[in-house]
Parts: sequence; structure tokens; C-alpha cells
Amino acid sequence: MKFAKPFLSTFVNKVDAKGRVSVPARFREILEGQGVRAVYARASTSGPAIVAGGLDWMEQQHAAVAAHDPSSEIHDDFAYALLGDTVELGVDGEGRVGFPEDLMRHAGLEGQAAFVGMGAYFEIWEPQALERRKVHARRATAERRGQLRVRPGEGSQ
Amino acid sequence: MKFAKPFLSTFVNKVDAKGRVSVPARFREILEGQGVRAVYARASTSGPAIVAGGLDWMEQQHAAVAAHDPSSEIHDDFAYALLGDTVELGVDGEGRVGFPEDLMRHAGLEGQAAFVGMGAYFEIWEPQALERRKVHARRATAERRGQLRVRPGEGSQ
DNA sequence: TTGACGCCCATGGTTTCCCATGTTATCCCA
DNA sequence: TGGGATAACATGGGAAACCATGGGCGTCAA
Repeated sequence: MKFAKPFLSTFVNKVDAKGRVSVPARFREILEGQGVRAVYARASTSGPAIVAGGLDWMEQQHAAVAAHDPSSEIHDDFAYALLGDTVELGVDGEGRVGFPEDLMRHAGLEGQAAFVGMGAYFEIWEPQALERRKVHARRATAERRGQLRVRPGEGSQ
Repeated sequence: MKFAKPFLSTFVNKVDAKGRVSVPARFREILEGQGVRAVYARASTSGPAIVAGGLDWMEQQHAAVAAHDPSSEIHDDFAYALLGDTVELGVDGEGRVGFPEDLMRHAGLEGQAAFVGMGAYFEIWEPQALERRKVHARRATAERRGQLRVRPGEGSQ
């Protein structure tokens, strides 16, 4: 099976007066490789950010819902949270999308938006909030690296 | 096999003086892709909502009934509940439907109706009741994040 | 008649589409 | 290797299309 190219790096773009933001060209390439000129997005459940991805990601979400018995409560919970809160955003001819007002508010977006690649999907943050989150992440990662070194022979790096 | 485009997002529309509601354009597209300009609807068995879908969903419901021995009680139970209570609603030239009085009452609809996509079908709620249901769903989903992973090793969010 | 329903047109707000501009990165050739 | 030409990309703004909504006018039945 083929590995899809992962979303990488961080790009900071402007939010214009109409609420539009350019999707980084590198991300667009990946999205279009999945067959549609669209971005699927919803609020993150773990922080002030928008979680987004392409068709592949969306189908994973859909599959996670469809994997459960339709009459079970967990099916409905997943459906409301993963499908009911996800929006499909069209990408215009210049590669821009417009996020709904409630998502912008959730992420605290104003003049700028930071796109950060997370592999199979990506997130959109208010740039300073993302930087704070990253500081924490680097520290946590450094600490765990120390723990990994406890077992010699298994390269970590 | 390919995924049919799922019903996604939540749209809140007005119920006008004549009891008409616009079906979200995105939903209409999917419905028309299934060949008919009609919506099939019945009361939800798990909450104050209307469950609705297009031809594909209707055929699934039919199949669920037909899968059982016609002489069995469960067959009749399913038939009464899934087929006998389902109505076919015509969509007018502007994309609106009118729900029967008993369905409106079941869902507590008054001035507004929230359409929430559930993948293969969708539901119609009184907006505030849906929001309450979603709050619960998001919490339950966040707690079970691990189960969202379709393939191990791939981040999910 | 009265009221429910289907069909049609009007309207306003929003979104999408399309073209123009500036800036940066990349390429190519002397 | 310098430096201009070229392409790629982010950004701005106006025009057109879409969509939700409101209302009018017949038709049919109670």
C-alpha cells in the first residue's frame, strides 16, 4: 500500500477582510492529490485550534463512525462530534478557504492563521497560541527522549 | 468500493409561517445524486429528533426489514417501526420541505430547525436541544479518542 | 368559504468566481 | 557568478451566482 505524503511544517498566512486564508501551496498539493479541491474542518477537542484534512482524513472519520452499530450510543456520539461538527470548505481558484465564524472564534483567529502539519491532517492556530503550545511540546519531547535512552541498543533519536 | 459522499455539518434554517424549511443545498445535492427529489423521514427512536435520508438510506432500511423471515415477529416489528412510520416528503422548487405536524411535535420544532449530517443520513433537531446533545457527544468522543484510530500509528484527532 | 398544499416569482444577503497586483523564490544565460 | 527574466505564491477587490426566505396566486377538498 502507498503512504500518502504527510502534512509538514508550519505556515503563517493572513486572514483577509472577507475572512479568507490561503492554504499553503504544499498542503494544497496534497489535498488535490486526494481527488477533491476541498478542506474538511472542525474544532479541535483538545485545544483552541481547528483540525482539518483532506478526503482521506474525512473518510477515516466517516469509517470510525460507520464501524459502530448504528443503534448504539457510541455511534451517535461519534457521528455528532465527528460528522455533525465537520464542515466541507471549498478552495477557491487562488487556493483560499473561508472558515465559519464559530471555528474562527474557537481558535481565536484574527489577523493571521498558522497552518501546522500533523502528518495525516493539519491544524490551524492563532500563531502565538501555537508557539506556546510548541514550547511545551519541545520540552515534553526532550524529557521523554531522556527516558528512552534508558534502553541501550534501541536507537531513539 | 467507493464511499458515497456523506451528509456533513450542521445547518440551522428557519421554519416559515407555512411550516416550510429549506433543506441545506449541500444535502439537496446528495439527495438528487441518488435520483429523486424527495426526503424520507420518521421520528427518531433515541431522542427528540427527526431521522431523514434519501433513497439510499431508505433502501438500507428496507433491506434491514427484508433480511428477516417474513413470518417472524421481529420482521413485523421492524417493518412497522422503520417502514410504516416513514413518510416521503416532496421537495419544492426552492428546495424546501414541510414536515407533518406529529414529526414537528416529536422534535419540538418551532421557529428554527437544525439539520445535522450523520453520514449516510441526517437528523433534524430543535437547535438548542441538538447543542446539548452535542456537548455530551464531544465529551464522550474526547474520552474515547484512542478508538478513533482506524489504523494504528496514524494520528487521528 | 376556508384552509392546506403546490407552484411560481421577488428579494436581500452571502458566498463564490474571476481578474489584478505585489512580493518572493526559482531559473537561465551571459 | 551576477543579475535579470520568469514563475509561483499570497493577497486585494469587484462582479456574478447562489441560496435561504418571504409572499402571491391558483387548485382541490372538506
